[in-house]
Amino acid sequence: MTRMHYTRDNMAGLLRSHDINPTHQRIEIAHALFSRQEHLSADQVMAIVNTRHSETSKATVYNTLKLFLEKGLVREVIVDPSKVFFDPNTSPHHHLYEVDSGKLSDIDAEHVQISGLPPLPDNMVTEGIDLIVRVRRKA
Amino acid sequence: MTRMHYTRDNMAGLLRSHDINPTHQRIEIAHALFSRQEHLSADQVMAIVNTRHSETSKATVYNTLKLFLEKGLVREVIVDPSKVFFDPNTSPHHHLYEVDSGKLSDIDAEHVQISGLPPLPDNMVTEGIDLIVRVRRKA
DNA sequence: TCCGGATATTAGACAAAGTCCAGATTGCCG
DNA sequence: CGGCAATCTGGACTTTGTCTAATATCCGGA
Ligand SMILES: [Mn+2]
Ligand SMILES: [Mn+2]
Ligand SMILES: [Zn+2]
Ligand SMILES: [Zn+2]
Repeated sequence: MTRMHYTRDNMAGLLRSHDINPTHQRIEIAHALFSRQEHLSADQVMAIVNTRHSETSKATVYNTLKLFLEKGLVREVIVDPSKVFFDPNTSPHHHLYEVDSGKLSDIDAEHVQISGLPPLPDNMVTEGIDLIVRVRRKA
Repeated sequence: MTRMHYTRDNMAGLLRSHDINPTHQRIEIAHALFSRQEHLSADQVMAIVNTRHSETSKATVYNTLKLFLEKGLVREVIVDPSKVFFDPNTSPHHHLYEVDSGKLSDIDAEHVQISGLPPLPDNMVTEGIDLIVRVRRKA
């Protein structure tokens, strides 16, 4: 698989392929997430998108991230009680969270095995399994 | 093992055994959590403790829950982006979260096996591993 | 019993994340 | 160009949680 280069132009196609109308703001927000391949909070997205001069409102940032989420373009990571992170990596994977620094990184799911989970009630479907390894700097 | 009955009187001993000075407010808050054995948010604790007549301030509820956390009396569960849950069950276990209703329940860790996690960098210690199964009502 | 310091509680101001709304802008089609 | 739907916007608002300075409670020693 060749390495993808996330240009703004590519973003339009990515958005369309997820049934999202590619507007200027949406392209910028997608570009912020995908070009970095990092976990970003709404605030961070906002800051990145508005570095040069203010272009995108807070409402649009939140609306757009929610839209991306609904359309399956990004994933939500809930590890920090004070803010949500948005993850451009939607393939199944886990997370390593450094509680001191707030640094969040991916753990490849390939070799991780979770077994022995009890069966779900019939009327329930699994939406996802989140595995978070919380670590701290050694004293 | 006999079933523990969480009376207010027992709470004082429990607090002392965790090196917490048992004050009236602390006993009430511990009692709210331990007598129910449920995951409660700060708001819910506040409501429970102040049902009859207002007795405990918001600041004290937050201060006390943080103290309980530091002293290892309760555990924090971060699954809902909008609020933290406090868990009187500190034995290792996992969680089942119903995204629609917000209902949070325990998964016994006994039979769950997690294998294949990559080794940590030398200067890091695991503080905990959170496994959250997110489920949704079937359509 | 009275005093003084340490510990705990409090009201309410404050901060940060996120939601909501009503009015503007944009893009598109006839 | 004119109309309509979709999008974006500033800013008010809500909720969760933190902070602070004043008060209250507790406790050990004189
Ligand atoms: Mn731009
Ligand atoms: Mn009482
Ligand atoms: Zn990730
Ligand atoms: Zn639990």
